[in-house]
Amino acid sequence: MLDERKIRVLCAIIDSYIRVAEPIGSRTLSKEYDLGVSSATIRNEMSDLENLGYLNKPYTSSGRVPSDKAYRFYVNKIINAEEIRMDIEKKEEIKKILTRESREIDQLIQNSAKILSAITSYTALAISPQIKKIRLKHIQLVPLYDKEILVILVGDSGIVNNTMLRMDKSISSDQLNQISNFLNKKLKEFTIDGLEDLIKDDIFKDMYKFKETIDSVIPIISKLLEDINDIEVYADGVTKIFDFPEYRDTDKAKSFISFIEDKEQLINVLLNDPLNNGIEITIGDENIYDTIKDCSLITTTYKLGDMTIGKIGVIGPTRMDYLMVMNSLKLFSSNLTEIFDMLLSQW
Amino acid sequence: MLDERKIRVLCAIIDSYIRVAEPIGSRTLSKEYDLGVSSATIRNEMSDLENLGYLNKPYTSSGRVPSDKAYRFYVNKIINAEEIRMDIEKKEEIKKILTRESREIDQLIQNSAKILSAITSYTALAISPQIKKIRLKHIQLVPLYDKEILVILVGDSGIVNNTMLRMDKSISSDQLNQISNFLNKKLKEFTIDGLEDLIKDDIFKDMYKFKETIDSVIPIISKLLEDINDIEVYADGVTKIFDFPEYRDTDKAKSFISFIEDKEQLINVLLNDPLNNGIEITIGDENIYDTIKDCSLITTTYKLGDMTIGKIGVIGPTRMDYLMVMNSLKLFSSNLTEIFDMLLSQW
DNA sequence: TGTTAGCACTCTACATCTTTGAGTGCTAAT
DNA sequence: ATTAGCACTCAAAGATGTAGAGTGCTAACA
Repeated sequence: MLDERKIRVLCAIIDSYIRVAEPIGSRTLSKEYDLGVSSATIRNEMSDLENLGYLNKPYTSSGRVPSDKAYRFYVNKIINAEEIRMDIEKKEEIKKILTRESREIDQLIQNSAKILSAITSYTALAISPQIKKIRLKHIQLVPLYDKEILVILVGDSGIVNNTMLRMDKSISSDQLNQISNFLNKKLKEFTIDGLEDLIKDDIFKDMYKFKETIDSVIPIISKLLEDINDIEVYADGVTKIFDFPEYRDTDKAKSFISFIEDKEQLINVLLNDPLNNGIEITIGDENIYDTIKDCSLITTTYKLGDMTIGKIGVIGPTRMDYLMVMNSLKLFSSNLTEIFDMLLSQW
Repeated sequence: MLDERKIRVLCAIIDSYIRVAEPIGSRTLSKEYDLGVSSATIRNEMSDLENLGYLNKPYTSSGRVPSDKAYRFYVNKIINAEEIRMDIEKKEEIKKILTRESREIDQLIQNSAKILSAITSYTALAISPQIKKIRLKHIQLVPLYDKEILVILVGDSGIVNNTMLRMDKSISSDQLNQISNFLNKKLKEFTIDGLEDLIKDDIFKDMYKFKETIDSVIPIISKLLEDINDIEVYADGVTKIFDFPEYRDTDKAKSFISFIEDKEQLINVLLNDPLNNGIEITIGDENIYDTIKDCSLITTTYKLGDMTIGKIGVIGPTRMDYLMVMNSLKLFSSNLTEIFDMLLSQW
């Protein structure tokens, strides 16, 4: 489609525009990039590229600005040329910080977003791991006081959820253990997703002597399972958006920040496409929400074992340093996956 | 100090400025408020008020703007005149929403901030209850698998913290119970604060037969206690700040939002003065951080039993509708305290 | 035939100037 | 003590001018 020279011109424009955020003219371009042709020739090429939809003019006689189509072309080129590199040294450095400063999983994700935002200078987003996909290891009913029991769900990565429950009559520690054991025998090694269905199937009918207790416990477990579904989203470096000239406009900044504040929307954006593998890039108009149609979103996934359980990414103006961000994300994807693997092997 | 008429003029200016956010001139004032004197007289009074430090002029021949001193005067007047009212109907309405939509304590606080921001149109802040001050009710060691035990701390309001622990050798359920019972007998009914000291005192020396186990468990409990110290801060309606003309300036908006993003600072601001009772107002220059020296902060406390455990409040431009905010805060203080009392009585 | 120099034209950004209107402060009259 | 009147001030908004970067076209050139 595009000949060699057009590609070089286009990439030069994108490269330049990403840095200066101002329409690029043919003369500046010929001065700053060694394209081997005069500004007049570049002018002609630019005119062609505009007709092909890769460039836009803000007004009649201004320089050109890359279109979403141009960024898409540029990004695909980077990916196909396998230009993404992983800086092992940097990776280990980040991993050290992450493991040192994160006691809990949620904190790990939160810290990841923080560091990611710091090194990319864009707003970072992350969702907490969807532990529904983690296997449930254990259900434990613990007697607390007379008539009060504690229901605990334990997954691969530790306690998954718990609650207290008051019963109508007291139950002995023995009885509770029997029930716990029964539940464990039946439910162990199902994913939490699967467990919900099992409960609905009323597999407990042969435990008739504890019917009353089980009838009380099951809705509680169901509720706990529901709670697990709560996804946490973290955003860090939201105010970084103010550093970009295209967001000097208060209204634009407001709508961006409002967008980030709305956790619901963030979740939708992050989970838009299913958790398939690798780096994913949504450019400008490709976004589902109008508010961020002048933003690009770059995300990657992290895994537990062989299951993708979460996402982390960066959002910023379409004029984004795609290569740098992709390189950075690679570090995090790899680090998080390794850390989760480590956690998994601990239990 | 100020005679009757000066007070009326001052309050009229503040009232007007809170609404329009623009310097108030003598003529406008005489037209919109029935002060019974001409604009020339008001002009003289304004001149006096300026000399007394209650008014400022942005430039030589502009209208007047209230100073921090003026707001302080105005707020004290409101408080002394006991103008703060509680709308019982509204209170119940909010209470209903809060109890319906909040399953957990943190969620309760988060929802409170959300609603508070919605009804006041300012940014709302809240800190999670400092449950260190809640009495610890129970410590439970639960056998999970061979050599793995679960350590659970239970407070008035439910599970306070927990973790899993791997031991070198297996311990029977019985032994664990013995240890649990012992710990409970000794530790029950101390606040978590106090408990930390008890542990340091090594009160366990007479449990020599479980020495090894206890030696493993105690640092874990200590760590759990430390974790509890984590204070969560919630901010809601951050972007409301964009609605105020004084924050149309991108840099001001950025520094405000950056401030809100920094949880550390928020905690300092909210816990600046100890958790004494009632509504507290910090106006402009009275703030400890420079970034918000043109903001006012209005907070109130909520209690559990007779102990103050948290704070909720509102931050916005010094030109703030103080009375409305105080009225709203009163609803929340009262509601949250009632809800916590209810939770307390449940256990 | 593709490339380039040259030139007329366009449009923004910026600076400067002017006008308008709300406001003050002073003075003299009530 | 209060008020009307007037001169003066200043920001905000509009008008005007200029500089600079850019485009598109044409004619010359290799």
